[in-house]
Amino acid sequence: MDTDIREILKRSQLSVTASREKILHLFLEEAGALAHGDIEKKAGEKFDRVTVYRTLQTFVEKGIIHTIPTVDNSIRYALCKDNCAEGHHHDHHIHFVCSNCKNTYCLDDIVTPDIKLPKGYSSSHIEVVVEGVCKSCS
Amino acid sequence: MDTDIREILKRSQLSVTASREKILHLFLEEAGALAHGDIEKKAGEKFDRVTVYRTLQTFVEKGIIHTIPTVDNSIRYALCKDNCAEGHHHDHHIHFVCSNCKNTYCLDDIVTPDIKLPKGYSSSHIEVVVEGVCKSCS
DNA sequence: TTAAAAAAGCAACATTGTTGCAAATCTATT
DNA sequence: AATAGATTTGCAACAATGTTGCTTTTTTAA
Repeated sequence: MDTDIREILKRSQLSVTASREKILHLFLEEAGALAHGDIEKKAGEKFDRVTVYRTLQTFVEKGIIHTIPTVDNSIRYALCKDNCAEGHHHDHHIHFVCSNCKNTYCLDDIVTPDIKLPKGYSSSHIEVVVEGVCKSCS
Repeated sequence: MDTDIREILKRSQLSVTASREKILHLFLEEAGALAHGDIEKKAGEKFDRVTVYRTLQTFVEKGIIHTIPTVDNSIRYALCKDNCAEGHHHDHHIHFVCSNCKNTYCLDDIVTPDIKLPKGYSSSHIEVVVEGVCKSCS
């Protein structure tokens, strides 16, 4: 696992540092998505808030994680499974928010549907967030 | 228009106050969605920040407006067109974010598609946000 | 018009996110 | 393995955003 983490970082041309290893580790062992706050809590008192912000930003830029839209005011992040290129996230899967356990999951096998837009509109990206009860809670 | 506004408020069992009239007016004359910040700016210096927060919260509870999921960290609100009951938003339309003008629109005529979920998952609500170029910008 | 209820405004605070800069760490090279 | 240069971290200070309790003002219903 530690080797994996270093591999991922190096592949993204990032230097291997304690905070990056720790945060990436959190994503790898976590099934669902993580918000900034979750990461601060799970990482303990080890890292500065600023470092967490900057690390997440870097990971998004490098295509290691992607953001998930939410209705509340919290950006959530999850691992990119299908090799997103630097700056070009092309995740076409949908996201699932469990109304019971409040976790957010990437349903990697479910592809976003095509949407017919009115005349004059063109689409470059589609986000689908489904709310309901997840596998573990049902 | 002013009569409309009072009507909407009364129908929702809300007392008619200056701030509620003003904020509702902003939504009625605005084609797209509004974030909290937009409302503060458009309302001028007239109202306290706290009043704006509380008014938006009340409007959501009463089904006058609904929230729109975003990838950045800003809750956006738009008018509910189809009579949402108190506490029960049943808007099934999709949302469109223009990558050029940055406006968010409700595409009221486009219904959210059905999504086939994996075994064990059940869905209660689906949110679709399409990013692209809007009518006015294309 | 007036009494009761509701909302607004104020102040103080909590949380979240940002920026500049010095100290520490990492990488590549010798 | 040691070192120089580049990168990252942590700190401090700040800015923006959101929340709560309480008093004053406004609204509603009688």
